[in-house]
Amino acid sequence: MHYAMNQKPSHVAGIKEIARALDISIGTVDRALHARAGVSHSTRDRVLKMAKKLNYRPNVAARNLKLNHRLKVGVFLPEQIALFYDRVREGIRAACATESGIGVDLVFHSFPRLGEGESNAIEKAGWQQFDGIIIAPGNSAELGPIFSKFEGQHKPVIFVTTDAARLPRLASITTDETASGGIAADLLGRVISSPAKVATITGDLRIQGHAEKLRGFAASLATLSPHLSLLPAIEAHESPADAYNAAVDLIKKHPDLGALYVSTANSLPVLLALEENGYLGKVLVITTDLFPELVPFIENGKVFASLYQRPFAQGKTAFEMLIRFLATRVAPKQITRLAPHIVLRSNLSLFINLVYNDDSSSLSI
Amino acid sequence: MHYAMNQKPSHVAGIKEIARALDISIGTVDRALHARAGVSHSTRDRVLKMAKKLNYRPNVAARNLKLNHRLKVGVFLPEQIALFYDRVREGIRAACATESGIGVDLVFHSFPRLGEGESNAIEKAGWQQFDGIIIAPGNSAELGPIFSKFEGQHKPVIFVTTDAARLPRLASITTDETASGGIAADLLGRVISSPAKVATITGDLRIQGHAEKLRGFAASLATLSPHLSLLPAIEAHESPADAYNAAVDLIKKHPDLGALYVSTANSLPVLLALEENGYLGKVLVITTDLFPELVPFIENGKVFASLYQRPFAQGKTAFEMLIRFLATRVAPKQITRLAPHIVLRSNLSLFINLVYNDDSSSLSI
DNA sequence: TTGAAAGCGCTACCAC
DNA sequence: GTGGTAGCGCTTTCAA
Repeated sequence: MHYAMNQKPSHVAGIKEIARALDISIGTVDRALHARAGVSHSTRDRVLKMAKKLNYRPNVAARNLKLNHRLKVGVFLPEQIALFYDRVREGIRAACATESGIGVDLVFHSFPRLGEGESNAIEKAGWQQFDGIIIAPGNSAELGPIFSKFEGQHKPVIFVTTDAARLPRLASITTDETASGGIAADLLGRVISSPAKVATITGDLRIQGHAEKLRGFAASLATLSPHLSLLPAIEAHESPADAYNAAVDLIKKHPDLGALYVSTANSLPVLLALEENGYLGKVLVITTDLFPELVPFIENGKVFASLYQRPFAQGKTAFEMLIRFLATRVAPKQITRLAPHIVLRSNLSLFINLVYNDDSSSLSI
Repeated sequence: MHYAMNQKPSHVAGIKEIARALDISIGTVDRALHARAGVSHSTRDRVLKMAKKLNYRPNVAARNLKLNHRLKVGVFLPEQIALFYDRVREGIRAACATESGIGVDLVFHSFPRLGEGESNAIEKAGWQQFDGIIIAPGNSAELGPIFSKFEGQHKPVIFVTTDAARLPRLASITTDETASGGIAADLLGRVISSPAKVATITGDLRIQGHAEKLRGFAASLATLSPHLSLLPAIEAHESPADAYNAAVDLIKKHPDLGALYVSTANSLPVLLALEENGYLGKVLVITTDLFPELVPFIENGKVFASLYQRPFAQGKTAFEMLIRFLATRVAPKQITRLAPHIVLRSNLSLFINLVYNDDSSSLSI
């Protein structure tokens, strides 16, 4: 028994065959197909109809050869946290390497940290030169005018790793932050069955993603794990010292703390504080992202889970979208939210190798 | 403060410039670069050296235009389970659509179910015609000779969704089955803190993936969750009736059953059996994959988690690898194991929309 | 062993 | 408004 589903049996035609069929020149056919000036309405209609009839497919290779335009893509990402953003860069590079059609020039620019010096970097880089831009936008409103102008020129901007809904952009790729928070609350509620106090340590609630995670966490906790009571959120502003002190404070104030959700990558000082005070292993901890220092904590079960934001996949997706738009001018879905990966000690090895050893081919994370 | 990391400042040369630099014809340069017959050793060396010096990059568009060879890719997947394999097909189609360089003809063929009628389908489809093949290989040894011959012609075969290490193949893409099993055991052990009995229902232990999941489950249970005792594995052979009966049997024999891991997509009859006997909600259940009927069980928490095998990502990856190989003849990593997604009620929505509503652009699952 | 040249399908320019 | 044609970078054939 076998079933065939051949679906491209039909001959695909080129510009020449349309011309021959209509007994006109290929120049005219080209003008008609591309809605260029200098074609009568009637011939244009005839051409378009014939194109459909003969199943016209433009030959991308020929077009690229003729136009021979290399695309210039500017990538603007923070230096910190390097392990995270380097992985985004790797995803972009990997996607670029697979690109067989158009030639793409990648230009990487960095700025110190998220929301710090980005517009400066863009200005200095001469953003006018780029056909498209990939960027992690901070909350700085300075970016608005630049991107508005960029859009005015029909040049695409794609946001990665963090979104800024108020800024004009072609598309944004992030993990689903609301879901991240929700997963954390869901898991904690499953593992802890009796009433307990839960704390959260975040970065800065003015950053869209950080706020979303917390909203997701609170909402999920209320509906799925109502036996857990949420303490007020603590903002550590990505500062290790602040995080450490906040954690020490926390366990002093709430010695009966049951669980803790650290919603940014700034979890190491928190774990240290717990360890030094004998709370590591007693408090159920869920962290965010993955880096070498976190690995042993997951391995020995002191950190129950970490929510991995898939930097490689984000970079790869962003680049693919950008190129696709540049090639076809068809707008992609504006908002893409990747599912974060839940890293446990049982699947840790799947993610950890990739942090060091990049095979560049896969979207496995 | 801004940091620039321009990395492609160097001019890339074409065949012409090499010819001009060496004062020879472009024909000779081409022959030398491609190690074709009819070039003296000395000139070949000179050409290769100059190519490196001038940073030669072949123009893919021009090459494709000239050669104008459309690639023909054969895809052989089971009909059952349609929701799963259709999603693999979508991933393949999506990747094909992004392919801007070479023209690719996709030809889809189906056979009733995994391991049933595949070699027949391949024979009937005239496998000789394909430049490459993507297939879900059953355990039938009949495939061996075909693929050996295929390899002999330097034609690539890529396995998706299930591997068969004994068969010759260019690459295989599956989820990490060992990790899947491990995750299930890990999660169950975290949620159930006191000693309990755990059962597993699988398909057929002769299928590599099914056995691997079980091995992973057992290993993880022993090391991470030693308070859980594993009952002998039950094989349901993907038959709904068998699965139903086995589940009824199971709860009769072990009324104190604590947890259950269904390691194939055949979970519905099991859930039915549990429900009818008042065990749903009492036994902690982890299932595999995702389909509409399973959704309400996850939503209301009766199924704790389901391990999603990312069919879309598998299809997309397989196609990308195949094309990359066909274009460059560089062998990809032979074994790729994607991280399965852990689907909970808190992140269910991220996966569920994609089951029905395909945006074809993303590797979000 | 090498050179010369045709031509892949398309775009863009010039002539009518 | 339309036709004709050069040429993008490469492969390949034919001639030398």
